[in-house]
Amino acid sequence: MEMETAEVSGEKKKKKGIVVLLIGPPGSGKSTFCDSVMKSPQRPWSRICQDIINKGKAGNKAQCLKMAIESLKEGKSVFIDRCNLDRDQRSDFINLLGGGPHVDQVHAVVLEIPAQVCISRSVKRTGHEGNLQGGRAAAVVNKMLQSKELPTLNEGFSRIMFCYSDADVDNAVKTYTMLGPMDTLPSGSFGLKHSDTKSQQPGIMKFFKKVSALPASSSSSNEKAATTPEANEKIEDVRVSPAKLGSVVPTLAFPSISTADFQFDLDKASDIIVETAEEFLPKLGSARLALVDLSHGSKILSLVNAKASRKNIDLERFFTFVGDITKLHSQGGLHCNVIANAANWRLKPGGGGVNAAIFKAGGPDLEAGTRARANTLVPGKAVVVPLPSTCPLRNAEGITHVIHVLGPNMNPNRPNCLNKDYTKGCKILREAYTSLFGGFLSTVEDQSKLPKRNNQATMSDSGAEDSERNKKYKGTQDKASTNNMESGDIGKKMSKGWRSWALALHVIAMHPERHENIVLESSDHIVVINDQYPKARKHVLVLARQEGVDGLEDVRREHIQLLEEMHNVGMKWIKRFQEEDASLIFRLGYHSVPSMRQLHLHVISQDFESDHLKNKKHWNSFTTSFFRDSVDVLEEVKSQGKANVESEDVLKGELRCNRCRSVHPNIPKLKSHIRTCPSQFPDHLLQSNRLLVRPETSN
DNA sequence: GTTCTAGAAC
DNA sequence: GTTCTAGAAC
Repeated sequence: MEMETAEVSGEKKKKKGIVVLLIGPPGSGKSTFCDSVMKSPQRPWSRICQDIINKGKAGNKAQCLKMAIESLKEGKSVFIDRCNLDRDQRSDFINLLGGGPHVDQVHAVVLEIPAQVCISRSVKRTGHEGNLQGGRAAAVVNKMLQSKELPTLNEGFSRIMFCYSDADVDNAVKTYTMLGPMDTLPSGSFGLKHSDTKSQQPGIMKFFKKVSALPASSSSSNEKAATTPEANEKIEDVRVSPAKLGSVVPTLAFPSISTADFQFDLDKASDIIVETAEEFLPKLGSARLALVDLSHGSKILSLVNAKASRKNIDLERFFTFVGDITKLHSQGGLHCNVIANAANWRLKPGGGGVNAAIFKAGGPDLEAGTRARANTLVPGKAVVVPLPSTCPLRNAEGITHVIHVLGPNMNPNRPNCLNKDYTKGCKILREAYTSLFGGFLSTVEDQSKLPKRNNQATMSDSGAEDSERNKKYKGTQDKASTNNMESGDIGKKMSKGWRSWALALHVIAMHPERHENIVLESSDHIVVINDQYPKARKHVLVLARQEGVDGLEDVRREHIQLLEEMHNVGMKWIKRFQEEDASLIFRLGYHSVPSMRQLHLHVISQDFESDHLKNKKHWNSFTTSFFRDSVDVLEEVKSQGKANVESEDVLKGELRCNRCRSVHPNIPKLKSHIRTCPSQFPDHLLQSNRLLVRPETSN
């Protein structure tokens, strides 16, 4: 296509216009830039804004071109105020206008403003001409940035100015404001930030780089150098393909938990996301958190962006991203090594949404890996699943771990609905993010990018920093959030808010290698330790290692094998103890409601000779129906799918001798009685091997 | 879970 | 006055 072909050579230095393409996503400040220049310009300017070109409404590229030509004919210079992010978008303006008779030079002004800033500006402005506001903003900005290509001189620009900071923008505004009718500007590219990374990053990542890294003056200080060939090369350097991305920075990509199918209030959820992220960022070193949503109308992303931008959060390390969480690297150019899954409680594929997508992308490896770690998940908890090298998610996307996390449900059509109880709901959601970020933190630590934290770091504890041993750990959650009234499959104790001191066993079960000094025995499924406060001459615990089985109430048919292994290991220890002392008599069982997290089997001799047995609760927890014999638990789980549990009320009952059942007024008197009680044990204990007496001896 | 301690029980 | 428990604090 050609413009007019007159006056080719004649009066070159006559009044010719300059075409300036603004380049930047919505919210980067293109319109503001034009307005600033046009306040008191030294030459006439026309702003060609695609957002309003069509009688105040958005128009198209052709309309922009047409209007630009008209303005140029009138002797004006023009600002092309549209995003112009990729090369294709720019080429017509460069070729058609730049080659025309009224144009002297074509420039680019690149507004390299952090994506977060652009998004939050876009969200805030309600009267923006492009009608880009509210929830769509984040989505649109992210989408656009994915196709972004930085301009190069060989596209046909005679001059490019890169602006990374307000100071850069001011400087550029000044440059164009001062430009007289007959002036031209030096050719070349100016202010391009050093591509400082060895592993080059795609355009989108550039937007997350620290703005302050660029000295404000650099955009104008080295104009001479910028016209050299090296300057052009520099620009080319920045245009990289996402495939070249290295996995330098540990990054967790996570979907918004509970806000889709579980219908959790978006405003409350966004507060929790931002607050929990804020809490975790300092612990994460250089690692990053990215909230991801597939939807281009994501309200949650814009809420989170808006809230994050109001806080003092490092927006390079906490940001939002629009894309398919299973294809962030291949399609979005965002490299994450860990992704979170908004799982269902069964930890099974299906159900649509993120869960279905992630299980599909992870294939059998993910399912097997998940099953090896846990069978179910309760709301508020997370489980980290490492991916083997055969897993497609790992190969194609560089994902090394998937963290399943289950949030609270507010949808009456789903199990365990909280019926709009947001006191409970918020608590569980906060716990869910804490578990998730804690899980991510553990993967970061495991790659020894960070010094290890103290060993009680667990996924449900919000990172207690206590170090003094004997003080135990500060409580970080109160225990009030126990039973919701639903009778769903998960059980009554939907989300037990474990006090930090109650996590010790869980930590040991998850990381026996960190507790070699106290671990007596361990396998893939169990760990054996001495009870720290033995209530009898012999008292050991067999801990289940499987995540998500906190106590007897969580036990289901799928745990039968685990229960059998625990039982057998317990029996082995009894045998060992009885070989040392044949008079020892044992019981093997579980507390109905454990005080400490992680299913643990008590192996305890029936003498109860211990200074640590001090109160009624201690005694009754081992000698009433609160103590569930392992044989009975196994039988019940096999026959009815779960074990019966006794109420904690029985712990307050009277103090009865475990042999003769006589009642005693207090613990000292009881203890003195049991030292010499001559009676046989009650019948029910003598049956079914509940009481484990050494075969050779009697009673 | 334990520790600490006020005050009940004796 | 001493022992012991129960509840709060951790």
